[in-house]
Amino acid sequence: MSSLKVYNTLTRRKEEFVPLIEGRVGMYVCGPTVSGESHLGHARPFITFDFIYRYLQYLGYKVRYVRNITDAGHFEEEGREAEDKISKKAVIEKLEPMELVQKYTNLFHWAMHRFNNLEPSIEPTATGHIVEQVVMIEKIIEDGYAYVVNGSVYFDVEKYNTDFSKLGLPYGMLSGRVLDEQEDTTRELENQEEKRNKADFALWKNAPPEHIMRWQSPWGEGFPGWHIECSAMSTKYLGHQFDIHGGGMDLQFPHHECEIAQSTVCNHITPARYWIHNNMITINGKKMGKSYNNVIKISELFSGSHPILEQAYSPMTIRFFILQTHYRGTLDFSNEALQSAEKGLKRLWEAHEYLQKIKPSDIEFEKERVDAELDTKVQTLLQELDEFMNDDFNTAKVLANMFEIVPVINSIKDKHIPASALSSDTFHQMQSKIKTFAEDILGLKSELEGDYSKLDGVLQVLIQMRKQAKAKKDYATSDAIRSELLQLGIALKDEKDGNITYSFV
RNA sequence: GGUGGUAUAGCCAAGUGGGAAGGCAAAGGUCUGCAAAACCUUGAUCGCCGGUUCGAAUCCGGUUACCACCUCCA
Repeated sequence: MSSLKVYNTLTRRKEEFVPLIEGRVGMYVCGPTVSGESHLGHARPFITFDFIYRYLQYLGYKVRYVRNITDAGHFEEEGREAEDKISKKAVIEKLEPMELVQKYTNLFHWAMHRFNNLEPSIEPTATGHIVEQVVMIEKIIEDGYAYVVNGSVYFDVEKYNTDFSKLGLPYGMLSGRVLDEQEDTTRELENQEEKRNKADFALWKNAPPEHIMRWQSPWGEGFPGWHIECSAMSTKYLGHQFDIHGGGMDLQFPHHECEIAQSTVCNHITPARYWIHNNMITINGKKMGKSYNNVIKISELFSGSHPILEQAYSPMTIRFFILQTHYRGTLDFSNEALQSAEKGLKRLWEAHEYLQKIKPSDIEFEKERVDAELDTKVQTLLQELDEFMNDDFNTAKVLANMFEIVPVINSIKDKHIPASALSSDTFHQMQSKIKTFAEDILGLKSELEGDYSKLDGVLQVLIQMRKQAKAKKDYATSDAIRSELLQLGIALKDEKDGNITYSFV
């Protein structure tokens, strides 16, 4: 079998994945900022790193997956001066900062659960690691790469770049930027004059009196800077160097660049070996963002309550939509694209559910009855699933192959071909591989939740009535049963074998 | 201005040297009391120009358009 290759932003190449410790993987992914509700764009990295996490486990790795919750810090909104979004909103909504953070953390977890994302191994919060961050900042100051001004601490990017360029680790190595070529921005930011250079970034900020979130530190009361939490928490839970660091492409600069600088100063080694970045979701070609006025919150997607949305889209539809594109490509949102994803998923899922219901013991496998060409084709399609995932997690190709198998399953269902056209071995593999890839690796699941056994019983009664009416050619009755159920959102389907199945629409 | 990325059928989207995947939509057919579904069949001179090569969507140069980052926005 081929080995796993991942695209490393650091080297801009696909590289064979070799973990630091055999059989184990340490992975850090930048988590949500819980100052507001997550939107569609946020769904992508968490679904992307979920299938990466799932696939690494499938390969047999014991993975420690750390994803932080940013519940403290400094935020900025379009058209406003820099301010702490959490404390600002807290005043407006008359909530305690931690109450607000708790609310959005809960909402985030709810969304992750609906998407069927596995929980990370550790989900550390920034506010829970103030001490670690302070210790790290002290270390950076001791080493001479940070300076204190008016109770704030700034990282000296210029000095770092000069010294570490000699070691082949210039500032900007991840994003391909050269420090000296950076254009001076004209933007006015608060306390810019405190910095020695424009590229310097805050490790600790002095808190103005009205600031609600504040902690004691050697430099006075304040709050941690913009990037230090990830360095502190990844070091604490994954060590000085770990295997994978992930996040959205927009975090490449400056966030991840700053993380590399901080961690390298403290730990004398670059933090992560493989940097994986997912691309953005766009709407009509534009990134989702407040300034474009095109932000769709996850709860709005599920309910359909947003002017852009023509209908509600289920969590699995969105997951499938994201899986259909390779994670490094941009993904353009449109109602048409989501609706086609919804239909495609339904088709795939119904074939999958039927396949899993077949008992191989009911099939009379005989060598003479095997269609060699078909058997080989299915075998190949199944083998390729592993190769595609190994090739930088190509979920789009995995799904394409599954869709090539769907007509085979449906043809067996409709008795166009006998199940024994496949060899026993191929049939067993088809059942187990499709299940493993669809459910365990891609993380798809049935949308139905809860206990439907009573409803199922009722529906079976109605189905029997329709069958009897049909047998008597009493189509008025049989059609009435079907159309009235459809109005309730239950679609009846006459199958080839005379059975009637139902699905919720 | 700098950096990174994208341009493939009506829409979405795979594909880095040798037959242009897949989904949705559309058309025809089979099946069917009807419906739905399913099954079969049908679609691309791969933004433009030039080069390398026996051979290029794929490599190189140029060009156009769009996007992202350089403003803690995933």
